[in-house]
Amino acid sequence: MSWRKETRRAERGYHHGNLKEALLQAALGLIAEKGAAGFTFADAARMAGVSAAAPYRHFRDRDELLSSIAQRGFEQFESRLTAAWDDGRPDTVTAFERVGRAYLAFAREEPAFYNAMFESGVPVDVNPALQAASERAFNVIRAAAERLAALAPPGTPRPPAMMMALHIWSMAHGVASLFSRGDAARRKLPMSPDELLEAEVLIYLRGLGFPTDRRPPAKSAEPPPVPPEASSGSGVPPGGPWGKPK
Amino acid sequence: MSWRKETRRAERGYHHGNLKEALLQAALGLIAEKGAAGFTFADAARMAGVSAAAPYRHFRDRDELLSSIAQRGFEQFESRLTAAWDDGRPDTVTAFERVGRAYLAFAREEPAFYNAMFESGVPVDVNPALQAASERAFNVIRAAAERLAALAPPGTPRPPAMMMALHIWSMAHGVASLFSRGDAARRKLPMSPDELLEAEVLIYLRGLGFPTDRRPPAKSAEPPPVPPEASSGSGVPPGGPWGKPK
DNA sequence: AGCTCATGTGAACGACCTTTACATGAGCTG
DNA sequence: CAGCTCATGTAAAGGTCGTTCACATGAGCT
Repeated sequence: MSWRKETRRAERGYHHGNLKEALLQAALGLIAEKGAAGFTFADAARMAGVSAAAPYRHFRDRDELLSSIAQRGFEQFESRLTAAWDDGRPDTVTAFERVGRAYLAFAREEPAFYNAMFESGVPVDVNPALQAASERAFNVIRAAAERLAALAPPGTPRPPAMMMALHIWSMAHGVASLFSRGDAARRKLPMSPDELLEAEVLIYLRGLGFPTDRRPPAKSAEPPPVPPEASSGSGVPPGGPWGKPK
Repeated sequence: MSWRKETRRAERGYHHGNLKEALLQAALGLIAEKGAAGFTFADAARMAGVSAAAPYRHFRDRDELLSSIAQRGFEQFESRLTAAWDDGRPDTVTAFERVGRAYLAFAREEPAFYNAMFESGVPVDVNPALQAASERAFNVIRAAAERLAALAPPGTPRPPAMMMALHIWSMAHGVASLFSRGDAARRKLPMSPDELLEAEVLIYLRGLGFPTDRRPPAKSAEPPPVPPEASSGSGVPPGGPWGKPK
């Protein structure tokens, strides 16, 4: 039966070859299925075809694996938010809303990452690399808020960009975790999570005095400076940000 | 020390006397300490001074205990939100913001309940009693939003109350879970979670056209159904909801 | 006093996390 | 190519948990 050994060897010998990566992938799948709480180290090992002790050669413990996944998640998150922001094209408000949708899309499409990042109880501030990745992701929102704040309509006080970024983040996270994932998604809602968040952000921006009527595609480089009376409601699409005709 | 034994016996003999309640209290403490994920059934039993099998006389399994705690949490939550709302006194906007603060206060002061309710992975829709309790709590926010929507300034479209309620909920939950609890609270912020949420809600309400500061109230032919408070620009310091002078 | 049933106990099972001692073999060195 | 070394795997074992089951206890009723 030595051929058998040879064959197995070709597939995966005594040494796995890429166990670390295999474990991360397995864990990702398991978390997506059963949540970070339900995921077990032993299952990941089984899925990778190794003994239960093998993972300890690559991760100090179960938490470190989770932490690695969270970090990877923040990196992908940053990348997607950056792409959505697209440096503020075609105009700042449009791009800003696209970032919001990208946030929700990530939460929906990458439940395992999102779970590990925000719902697994992994302490972000304990691992410097993780914390840095988390901050880089947040900085995308922050930078976008910065650009938006700079466009504050004349006559109104300029809102602190950091505050705006935190507000947007909390809205997106709130909608994502309450309505857009897992069991929470089963709640009966009058509108989709995307629409809900979009309306929320638009109303918020209007509250800051930004023009939120984007119906005519902007021809100039930036949305036209706010008309003097902008805050009197001239920028409101008919019916408001909600009640969009399907 | 035999009196001690006698006393203990009087307190708890072979039969505990009030094990169910003792387990709930023990679990509450453990969850506050280590989170719902870290809480163990065995620990709760130990803390109540009974064997590991005893809890099964009162709860089908660990999840049912968690679920019970979540339900109790929603009941207390509802009660606190109701008290904060105080039927909209002294005016709708003020009361509405008080509800927001009560939300955060609950998340901060009752981390165990909040954890069980929103972060433990307990499926709300599986248990009818739990779902009902959850809905009653949400209905407080919803009712408040209803009243607020009725005050929509004349001339602007009236926002759907349900949507407003969902928006407010998502803001409160987002701020609470990102900045106000556990490790998340360690993030460095330019302002406290309470201030952050208050500003967020105020900006949002302004986006809906509610008078939250210096903006002159638009007069119209149709007087609001609910008396004078609509046009009283109370609550917000000049310069916007942020930039509060300490 | 005796019965009954809710409530608690102890033992046992399987799953998991983690550590420890040992096995294997990939890659370097001579 | 032989031999060494060390990263990477395994098996076994200890501890904790969740859960079940047969059995013990005693509170309350008749």
